Amino acid sequence: MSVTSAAPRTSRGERTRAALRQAARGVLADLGYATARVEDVVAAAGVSHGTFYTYYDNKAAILDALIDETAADLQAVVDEPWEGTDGAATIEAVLDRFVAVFAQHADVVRVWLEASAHERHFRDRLREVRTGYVDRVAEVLAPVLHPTPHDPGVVAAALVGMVEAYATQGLAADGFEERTAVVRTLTSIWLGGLIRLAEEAEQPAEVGR
Amino acid sequence: MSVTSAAPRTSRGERTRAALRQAARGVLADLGYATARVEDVVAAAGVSHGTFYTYYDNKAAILDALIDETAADLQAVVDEPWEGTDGAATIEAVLDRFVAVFAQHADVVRVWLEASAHERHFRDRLREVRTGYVDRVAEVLAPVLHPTPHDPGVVAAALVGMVEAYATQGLAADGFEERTAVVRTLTSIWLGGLIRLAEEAEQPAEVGR
Amino acid sequence: MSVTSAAPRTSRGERTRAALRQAARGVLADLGYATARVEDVVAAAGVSHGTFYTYYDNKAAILDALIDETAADLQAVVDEPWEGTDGAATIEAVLDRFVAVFAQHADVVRVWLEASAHERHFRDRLREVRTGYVDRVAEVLAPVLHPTPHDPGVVAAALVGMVEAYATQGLAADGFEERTAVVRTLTSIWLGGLIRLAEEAEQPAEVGR
Amino acid sequence: MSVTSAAPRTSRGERTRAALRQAARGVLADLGYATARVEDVVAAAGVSHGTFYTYYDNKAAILDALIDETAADLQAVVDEPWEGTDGAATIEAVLDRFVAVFAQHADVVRVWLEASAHERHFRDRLREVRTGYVDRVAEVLAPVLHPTPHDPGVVAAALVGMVEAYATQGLAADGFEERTAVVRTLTSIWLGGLIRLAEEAEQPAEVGR
DNA sequence: CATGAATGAGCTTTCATTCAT
DNA sequence: AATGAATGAAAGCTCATTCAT
Repeated sequence: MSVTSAAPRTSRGERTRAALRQAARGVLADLGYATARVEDVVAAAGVSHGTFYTYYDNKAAILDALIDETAADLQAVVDEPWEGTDGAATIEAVLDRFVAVFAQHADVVRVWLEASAHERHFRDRLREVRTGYVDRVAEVLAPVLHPTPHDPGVVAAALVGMVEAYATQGLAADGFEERTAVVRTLTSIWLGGLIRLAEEAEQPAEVGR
Repeated sequence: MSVTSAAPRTSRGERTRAALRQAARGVLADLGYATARVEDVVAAAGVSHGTFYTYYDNKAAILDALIDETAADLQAVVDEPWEGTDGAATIEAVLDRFVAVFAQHADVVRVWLEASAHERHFRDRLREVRTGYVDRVAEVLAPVLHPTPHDPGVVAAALVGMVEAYATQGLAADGFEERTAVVRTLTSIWLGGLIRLAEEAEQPAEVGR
Repeated sequence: MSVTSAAPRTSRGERTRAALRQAARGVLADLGYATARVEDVVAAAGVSHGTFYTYYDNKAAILDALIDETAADLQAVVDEPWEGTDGAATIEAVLDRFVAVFAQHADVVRVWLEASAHERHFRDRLREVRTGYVDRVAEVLAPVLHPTPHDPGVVAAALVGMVEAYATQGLAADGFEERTAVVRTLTSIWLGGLIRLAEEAEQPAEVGR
Repeated sequence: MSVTSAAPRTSRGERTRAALRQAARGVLADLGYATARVEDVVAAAGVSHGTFYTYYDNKAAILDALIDETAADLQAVVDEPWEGTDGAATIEAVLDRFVAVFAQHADVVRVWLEASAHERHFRDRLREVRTGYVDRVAEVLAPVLHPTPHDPGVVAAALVGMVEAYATQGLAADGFEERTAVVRTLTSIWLGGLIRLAEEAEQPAEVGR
């Protein structure tokens, strides 16, 4: 009906749309969702104000597009099979990917978190995506925790929250070396925490079996 | 720290000021910092629009006032001596207080987090306050981690991040029973994680073997 | 909920609101509904732009307010009893009032007509109000036309349309003398037309008996 | 009169131009002149946005083109000789053609009326065309009204206004049967009105006695 | 000729803040 | 102290029109 926000039909259009998305990513991360103006985005993309509305209905729509990419990548991490030679290696591998993806999209996630504070739509998407991977983690951990009084959902939320907090606070944004060290530390906490939780039943369990 | 206008001279003024702060707390939590209007706050407080500016210079000032209370309470938790019969009991006691305070102020913290995304002032205060208690935790943990390759700052940030994530996502908002169970679980993760980290002094190079 | 468009609480507010309505009347008549900007209205009223929205939600709302007054006056004309010494005098009296009211509100009616071309709301109100007085006229004329094949609704619409066309085209806007002459002519056409219509049944009827 | 771009050279061009005009007619009638967008017109015509400007300089130009056709048809009706066996038959014949043409172009007339409220150009054309046929009617009626105090211009405007109002309000849009009945009624009113007006030469001062 | 992307002026609306009463 | 009217700076969004392909 409206002429706005149609999919581009030419490669030139596709290029412009991508430039807007790219620009939005930087601008939103820098200024925050509430502060960033469409004007800032188009200035960064080097297009006119009107052009923005050729591709996106409004500021929310372009954040939504960024979230689409992010959510897909995050979910992919936990959906892949949790494989490894043993429990520790498995967890380390998953955490490594998880932290890597989070670090890669940390800018979008921070904006998303902010936007979720004042737009129901983003709050809903956040809950949905978060539930997606927390539930998956809880599912994996459930056997380990089975005989204990600890709720797998609580454990998963706590452990994932630790990773999220770490990643979104920008601590994992630097080079590979540092991230590897951080992931080692996080892995040890996960493992140590899980082992202790498992021991709190009469029959101690082992992780990853 | 706060940027309020002149302090009220009369008890009637003090009542109005408190009503505004109380109303702001609810309104900001409901609508978010960016979305909430001064109009919404004064409507909730039952005073006229102009009266707001008798007590607070602007919208930021009233959030600042709420943050003052919150920051003081949070810092107090970690500043108190970490006492307990043993390590586990100590940690459980501190975590219990920490989660309790966070749960109590979770609404303000969420708004604060949002505001920090677009106002430098709130970002600075957040970093400052967060650094305050993370550093204190790192200081406490340092002896335990001394011979290991794990950075106390990283460990403290991760463990505190887990608690924050838990508290700010509203999971600790319900009754006492549930909070106690959650705190038990968090305590076990902290302890288990710390013990494992400490053990890695002997064989630091390889994780999970 | 919104702070906008509340009823004024002070006499100063009432004065401002009235000034806006007055200004809108002139500006809309001069520039047309589509062309007139809120900016034009506030400039004419001598208030700031924002003040407009204190009293009216938007351009449509202020036209609606003008229409309220107009519609009430128009309906009142036909609702009053059709009294007179005979049919001709009755019709002349009603037409005189009708033309007078139309002339008085012709500016609003013209804008209303225009707005009805692109906003459903105004189209609906127009139909509703027009139906109101056309039906009333048809009701009065029905006995006269009873034995004839002429539909009272058609006759009423035609006769009223003649008056409307006359009034809205600004021909009746000038002094009393001229309006009286025009009303005489219109009355004669109504009477002559009605008499002829009535004669077209086998049994001629008389108007106003 | 029309402000079109260069005339199309090819039959394909002529087809596109006609498609645009056809589409504009429907779209303008549906949405109104102010609301309809060029985008809506090209979508309805099945051509690209840019193509519009190959054929018409702007939105006003295409309405102008539609008005050209309409104005010519309307003027033709009254310019043809008013022939008939007697007065009644003559008037009925002319009215029949007039109502028919009006009904045929009612959509364009309504848009024209709207546009005339905010664009001087259309207001001027409307006055010009309306004057054209009202004057012609006044000229025909003048001999009949000669000895009376009634102004032929007023009478012509009133009678024509009745027809216009009837036609533009969409009442004559339906089938032939109904239009014939309406024309009969209108003719009777014209005749009866005119006869009464003519009779008033003898006793001009008092109406309706 | 046709296409559709790009432009940017222009208008609406919101709301934090000020100020007269 | 309290009120609520008034202000005006932003921003969002639209769409007629231009232009490169």
